[in-house]
Amino acid sequence: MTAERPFPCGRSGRPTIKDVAAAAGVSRSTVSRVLTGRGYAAHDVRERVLRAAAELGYVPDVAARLLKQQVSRSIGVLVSDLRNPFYAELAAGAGREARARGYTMVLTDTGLSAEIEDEAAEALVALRVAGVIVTPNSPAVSGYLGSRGVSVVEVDRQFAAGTTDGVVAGNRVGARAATAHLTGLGHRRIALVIDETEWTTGYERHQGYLEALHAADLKADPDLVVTAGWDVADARRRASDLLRRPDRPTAVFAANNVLAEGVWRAAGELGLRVPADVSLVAFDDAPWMSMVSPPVSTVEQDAFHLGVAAVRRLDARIELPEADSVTTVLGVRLLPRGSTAPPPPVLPPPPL
Amino acid sequence: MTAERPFPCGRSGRPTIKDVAAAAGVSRSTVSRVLTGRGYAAHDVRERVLRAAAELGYVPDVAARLLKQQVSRSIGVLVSDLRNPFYAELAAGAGREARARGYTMVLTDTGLSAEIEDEAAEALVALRVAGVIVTPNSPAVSGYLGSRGVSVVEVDRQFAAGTTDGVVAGNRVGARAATAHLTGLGHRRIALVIDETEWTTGYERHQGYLEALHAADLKADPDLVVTAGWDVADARRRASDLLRRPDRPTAVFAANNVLAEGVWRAAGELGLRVPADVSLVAFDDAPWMSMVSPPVSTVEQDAFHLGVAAVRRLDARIELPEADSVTTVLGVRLLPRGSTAPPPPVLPPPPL
DNA sequence: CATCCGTGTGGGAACGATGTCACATCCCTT
DNA sequence: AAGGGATGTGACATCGTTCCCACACGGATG
Repeated sequence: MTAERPFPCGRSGRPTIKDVAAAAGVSRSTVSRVLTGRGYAAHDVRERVLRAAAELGYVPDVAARLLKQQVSRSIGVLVSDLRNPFYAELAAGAGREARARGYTMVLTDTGLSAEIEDEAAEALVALRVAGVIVTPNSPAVSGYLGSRGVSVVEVDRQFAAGTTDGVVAGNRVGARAATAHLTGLGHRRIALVIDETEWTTGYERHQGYLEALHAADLKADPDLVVTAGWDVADARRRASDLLRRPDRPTAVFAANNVLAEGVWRAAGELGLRVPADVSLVAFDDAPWMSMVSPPVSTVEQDAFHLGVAAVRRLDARIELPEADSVTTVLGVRLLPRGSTAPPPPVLPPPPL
Repeated sequence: MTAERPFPCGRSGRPTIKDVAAAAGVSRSTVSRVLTGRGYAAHDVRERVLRAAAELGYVPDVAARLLKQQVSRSIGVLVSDLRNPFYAELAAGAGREARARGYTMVLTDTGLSAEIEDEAAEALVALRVAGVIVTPNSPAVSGYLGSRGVSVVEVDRQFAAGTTDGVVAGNRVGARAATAHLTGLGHRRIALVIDETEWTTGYERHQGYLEALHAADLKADPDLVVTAGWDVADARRRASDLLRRPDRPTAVFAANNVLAEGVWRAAGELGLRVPADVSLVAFDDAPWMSMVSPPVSTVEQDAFHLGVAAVRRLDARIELPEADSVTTVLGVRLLPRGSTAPPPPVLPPPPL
């Protein structure tokens, strides 16, 4: 970003390498050699070329360069929902690290839809991106990209472990810690509110929950595992149903920030006091969790760093496309705050 | 996304139009005509070509197409801070509308830095994007992009009104409504916590604040206008200083969601009750504002729709590059909630 | 004096897709 | 029977960049 004035050259108004060559009185080859730094160029010629380029505000066309070199410096990032602070953080981390490594980031919000994800993946293939980072909505996307020769890193969720690199948080460990925190406080009826229990993330968190119950010699009650959709409204409805049951749980583990928001809102609407009536522990540390009172105990995972680590992995994969696939597991941390306390000394009052 | 198997063709392993032509037994031109839908093609030839393309999983190279056609279907989006839910919403809205209009979105988080913004702008020029949407960090970026023949829409902030299209919220109206809400409740010492008052957004919000004070026959006290930086930590420090003054204001208008978070946290730390000790009204409706108790009164602006409207404007601008510039002002809405109440009946207790 | 190297430069062929243009059919009209 | 439209196809130039190659110097070596 050096020159200010518009400088009409060629038909599109943007100066090409040919214009720079003409202005400097040399050939295109020489300009290319100077600008890319590959090959000889006499000192004064170099000076002339650089000055001409700066004066014209010349910016090389990446499309033409890509076409010739067949190697792209941009990566695609596919996230499920930018409005969810978790994915926004992840995207921000990926963007920062991508920039630091000289990549341009093409970001698409797949809106939790496998169809949009497929289309976006095809668009990225068309762009000939060097690689893709994806929080997959379906198992298909990684396979498709892989078959088209695009390096892929699955992040947060992992459908293709063993075939594809992955960067995930310690979901099982975190869920176990959260649940153990509740059992340690004396809770025996602990509900799990979760979006799904079959894919990796949900599966792992469910397993962690079960493991902690088992470790505390508690029997897992399937009725206490509530599956909610992906938005706050649905989570709130499900949580509301759960908390209105006569045999209400004394504690709830909400498996992500959206679900936690639903549970929190539901508890508030029902007039339940946290943690006096019901304890709440969440997964993901969203900003609101430390602003409400009491603040919400949660398992913190560093979404920003998840994005950073994914770009690092992708960069390594691009360098060595044939290396064995690697799954990186990032640490998580239980942050006990005010929303968890021992259960009420007596059983909750019986329904009318 | 139709085929599954890898199909090595050419040196990069990705099938080109030439491979499709060979497979279908026709020339490249014919394949192009079939695939683009422009020009003649006999029925059976068309069938053969389409089948071959599908079997090979052929995806046209956008770089080559762009190079030939000189017209791009991607737009750049430059936002200040993806971790701020306001910008994340905005980006999500832009992404959705871009997709709906057949654009690929290249998104960069400029991290509130003019330097990163400049670099990102240059990268977008190199990509030959059709247009750029930017929440500008400096006045330079729009001029630079404009001079390079790239259509620009400034969103949220507007440095180049008159030269460049803009999409902004009704900042002045909103700020006036927020402040008038406080004067209407009887407040006479109303502080404004704001990031800056010189650029359009900050300037307008400051003006709206002043107008409302004037309309209520209150004198504006410059000591009550506190300038804070762009992060929560700084806002919290400044707010803390403000709220510890002996002549503490009875109400605070925080000019955006980050500042409001800082004020909220500061008030909590100082043990001030909201709204009994101090009323708070914010700008931007972040999720936490309706989760804390009391919920925070705020001026709601629809960030998602701001992004949508910006893409619409940009699309129109790309169609008609020479048309007069347009600034779209989106409506805002005051949401009175629990954080605002009449001031304490007596003056706040004097300091020790 | 011929050869050879090091240094510096320009010509021209790619890269993949598009689209113009010319050509080659076939059938129908005059 | 000759002309001419309609229909269908392929050759080729083009977009902006890179980079391999050829070449042109000057000076040093054999």
